[in-house]
Order: sequence, then C-alpha cells, then structure tokens
Amino acid sequence: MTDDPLAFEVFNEIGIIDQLASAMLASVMPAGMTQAQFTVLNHFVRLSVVEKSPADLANAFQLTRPTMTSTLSRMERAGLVMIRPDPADGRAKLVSLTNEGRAMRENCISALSPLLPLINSVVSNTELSALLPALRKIRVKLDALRD
Amino acid sequence: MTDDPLAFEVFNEIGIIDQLASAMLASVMPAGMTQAQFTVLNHFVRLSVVEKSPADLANAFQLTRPTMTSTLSRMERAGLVMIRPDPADGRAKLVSLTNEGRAMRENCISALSPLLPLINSVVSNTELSALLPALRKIRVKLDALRD
DNA sequence: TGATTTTGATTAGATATCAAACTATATAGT
DNA sequence: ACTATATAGTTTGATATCTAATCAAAATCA
Repeated sequence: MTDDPLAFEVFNEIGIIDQLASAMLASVMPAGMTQAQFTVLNHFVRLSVVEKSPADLANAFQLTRPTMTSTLSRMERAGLVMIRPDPADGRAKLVSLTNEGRAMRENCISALSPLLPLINSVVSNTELSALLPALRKIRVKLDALRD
Repeated sequence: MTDDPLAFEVFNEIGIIDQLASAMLASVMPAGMTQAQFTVLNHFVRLSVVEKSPADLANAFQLTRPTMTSTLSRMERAGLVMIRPDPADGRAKLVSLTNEGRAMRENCISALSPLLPLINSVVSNTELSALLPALRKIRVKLDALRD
C-alpha cells in the first residue's frame, strides 16, 4: 500500500496514535483543563518540585520559552500556579503550585483513571512492556540529535 | 523514577517522539510549508487521487472538518490546490492538486530525504520493522475506539 | 408531500505551538 | 571597568487544532 521509507511509516503511526491518545485524554479532563497544563501540574507534584523557573519548565518539556510563558499565564489566571520574581536573578521568575493547582491535579488523575481499562482492552500490558524500552531509546537518541 | 501506569508512560514517550520528529521534519521543509499541508499533498499523489471532498480528507487524516477547511484555505491561497463546488452535491466541494501543488510535494520529498540517514543512525531498520506492526495495531484499535 | 434529521462547509473563539524580534539583566572577555 | 555576548521573559504574528454554533442542502421517514 505504501512504499514510504520504514522510518516515515513508523513516525506516521506514532503521530496518529499521539493524536488519538491526546483526544481521548482531553475528552475526560475537567472543564478548561488541557494536556499542556496538566503536564505542568503533574511535573511539580511527581518530582516534588517547589519552585522552578519558566525556562526550566520549558526545557523539561522540550518546549520553547514563549510557549511556556503562554501556558503559565493562563494557569496563573486560572489560579493554578503562582509566579514571583526570582530574588537571585533579576531576569528570572519562579513558578509554584497553588493549593488549587494541587487539587486540580488530583481531579485530573481521578478523571484519567477510567481510561486505563479502556486502553488495556486495546493493548495488553505485555505489549506495552515490549514497546516501552524501544520507544524510550528512540526518544532519547532523537532528543540528543537536536544539536 | 515514575510509577505511572505503563500505558501512560508509553503514550508519553510517543508524544515526545512525535514532537521531536515533527520538529525535525518542519526544520527541513521548504519555506511556508507545514506538515499538515504536506500530508494533504502526499495523500493526493500517493493514492493517485484526482478529486476529493474536504470532509473525505478530514476523515482520512482523523481531523475535524473545520481544521480541514482552514488548512485547505491556506493551501488554496498558496496555489497548491484548487477547490470547486461539487456538481453532484450542493453542500459539498471538490479539492484537487494544482501543478504547483505537485511540484511542492516533490520539493518536500527531496527535502525530506536527507533525514533518512540521520534517522537510521538513531534507529535501525530492524528495530523499526519490529515496532511497526505493534504500533499499527494500536493505532487501528485506538481509532476504532472513538465511538 | 412535508417535517425531521443528517451531512458538508464555514465562522467564531479558544489553546498550543513555533520563529523572530525586543527588553532587561547577567556573564565573559579583554 | 567596559564592551560584547548570552540568557530570561515577553510580544507579535503565524499555523494547527479543537468545540460549539450556523447555514444550506440532502436524505429519511411518517
């Protein structure tokens, strides 16, 4: 059906899967919540981060600083994060979660859990385990290539 | 490091890979060209499609019709496609490639080819072959889930 | 036939994303 | 110290994407 190079076919499948998975995720999220914002909330909680600069956050997610500025502004407006000037660096700022942000993260986690059985009905954990190391390796190397 | 459900980790890796791969792709594309538009050009050429409605295109790429309207408008403005009313259905339209569109697709293909050796330096074709069937299966089943 | 529902395309309004350009502060180099 | 360079954040302007709402035409059905 296609005579694309193998790599392009693989990346094409990956793109479609990402799109479908993101759509599923978005459809169960609390109103107003997005994947980008959830990722930020989750980062703080999972890594027990207290304060982090927008630039560090952008780096952590492989996003540009303008993108992070934009997402953080929305989150601040929604009361999910607090942003203050960095006392040690006149250029920088420091972002931290509010209680509301932590609560919203909990809501998201709860909202996400019904997805798991659905996904497991589609792919077994065995298959996922087989996939994960290969994907991780590709991600790491692809990331390293950006130079 | 994480105790996320396996599925979330896999989808997370897939998301990052998609982002990195898309960025690589975008960086070599001819000026003004985007992945979304290339996908449309490629679809017409690869499947030898002559004319197709925006709705059919949207379906083919799992996109909403408004998204397709938007992309097609830009492509029409850029002279890459022609859009005419469907004589057989008063609601519908028919999209076809212009010569300029075909030429642009060729340019994109040429621009993309230098990426292959780069990618192959990161993942072998053996690994890609191993991955493809599993990814394809997940994509198909995930797609079928949208109901 | 006439009313209801479905479908195709668009518009409006939102978020996410990027690159390029700008401002302000910090760091490095001479 | 002074200049040049690098870094942090933002603004601007673009594309892609979504949902919700609208309009027109087709298909269904009663």
